Amino acid sequence: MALTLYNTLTRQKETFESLKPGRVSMYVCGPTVYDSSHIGHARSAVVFDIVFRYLQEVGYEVTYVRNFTDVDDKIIQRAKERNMDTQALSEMYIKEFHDDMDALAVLRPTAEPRATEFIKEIVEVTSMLVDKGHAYVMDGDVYFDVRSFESYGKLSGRKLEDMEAGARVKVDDRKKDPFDFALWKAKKPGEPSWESPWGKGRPGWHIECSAMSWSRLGETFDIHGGGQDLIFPHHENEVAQSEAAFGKQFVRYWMHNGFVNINSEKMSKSLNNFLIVREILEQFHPEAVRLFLLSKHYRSPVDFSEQAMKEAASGLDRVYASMDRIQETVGCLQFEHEASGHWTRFCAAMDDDFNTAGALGILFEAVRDANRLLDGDMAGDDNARVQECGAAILKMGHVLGMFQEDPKIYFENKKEKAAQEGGFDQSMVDDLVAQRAQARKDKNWAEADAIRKQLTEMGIAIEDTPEGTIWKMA
RNA sequence: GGCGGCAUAGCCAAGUGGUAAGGCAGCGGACUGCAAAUCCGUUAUUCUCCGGUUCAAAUCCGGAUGCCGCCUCCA
Repeated sequence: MALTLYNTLTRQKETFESLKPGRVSMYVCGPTVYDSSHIGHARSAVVFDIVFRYLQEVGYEVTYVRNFTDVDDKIIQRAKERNMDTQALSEMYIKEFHDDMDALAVLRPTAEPRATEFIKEIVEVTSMLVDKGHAYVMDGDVYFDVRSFESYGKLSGRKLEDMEAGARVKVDDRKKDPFDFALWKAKKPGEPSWESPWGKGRPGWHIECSAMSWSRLGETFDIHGGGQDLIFPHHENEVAQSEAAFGKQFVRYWMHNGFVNINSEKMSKSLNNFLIVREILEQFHPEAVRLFLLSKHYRSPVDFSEQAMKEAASGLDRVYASMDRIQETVGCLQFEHEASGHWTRFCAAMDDDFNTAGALGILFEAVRDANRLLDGDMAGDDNARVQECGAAILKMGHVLGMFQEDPKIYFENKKEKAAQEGGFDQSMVDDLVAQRAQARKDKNWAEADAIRKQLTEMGIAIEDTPEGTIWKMA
């Protein structure tokens, strides 16, 4: 089955063919590290984590590069505000980013280059552009000359003329065209800087990605990803830089993920509604966050809300509950067990431009099928069929980065977390539960119900199961 | 002014020519001392509206309406 993906460059779905057989080279724009990561960063990271995982699952050897922008205006400004060194600041946020993404089970890319580690390459590419007449020097700044690159605008589908008509563009008389952008910025007092043929300075934003992808993946590579907002100007400028410098196609497939809205509103500084990953993780299981993010196609906007997250958390419980039953009945879940129908259909959905929402549908069908069998008489080959479901669930989970915990531990942790949040002493609750159990044994229903009522008022829900009574936060 | 996207049940969401996946909530049943939880089952003659093409359309074409994004730092 062929993998197809939507290519922003051609505005249509295409059959994926890698440049080199069996190998995929992929570059994704990582964060500018001047603040904590928000849910939008998480979406991008999770989306491309899925791409990374799935490509490997279907047999490719993937070189996945995701950069850190560790020098730019915002970092410099933030460092100044905090009276910190820019490097210390970016270092701090890189660590935070790693912690957050690790928690979300986002695999580390093959390489995570930082802009400041590639100054040499940045200067090299910039020099090439100057030499070839695609860039010009002004007082120690170097600008890319957009008029010199004929197909400027091809990625974002716009024309310079159209944009200039109604756009609000900063006027800078020194630039030949308002859309010319800085490759190199001359040093200003108090800013980090490096030596260059044009004097001391630092790289502009767009050039780092051209330089780092070139260095790590070559002049042409397979997939370039990032958030939809990066299409213009960032990726448009990357195309211009790289193709002007090397004279070859830069990227074969461009993939862009959609935004995360918060309660139907765009995240923005003015609304002050940026949701920080670590705050979300205090409240929800990381796999519930992934489930939520993957429940809609990666190119569509997704709306974050308390309700949506609760639904995702409920769905996650459902899968783990089923896994627990499967484990209890047919023994250890065998990852190696040949997964058939469910897995095949799951792959068909993933092959269709990473349709994770559709794939999740198959996942839940496997859960339902297993539960249905387990509720039946388990005659004939039902045992094997349940195992097939279990194996499929695990295998799908492996691609989705979910269901990695032992179900027993998952539910135990959940209870512990609930008790902690509720500020209850577990043993005290256990005592009350035991008292109620005794009352029930004595058929003293009034007493039992009174205790249950007491617990309910404390926000604790009681569940009587064949194995005894358990409790959790309501 | 330019470019692009979306509109499917109470909510979220797949499906892009062959007669509507899945999740959450609800409801019915099983289970329970009663509950809760869990499991099973069930829930859109119909896909914003109006035309058109076709044996056949949520899916293609034309038009209308509504919502949203980008063109400025942004995942």
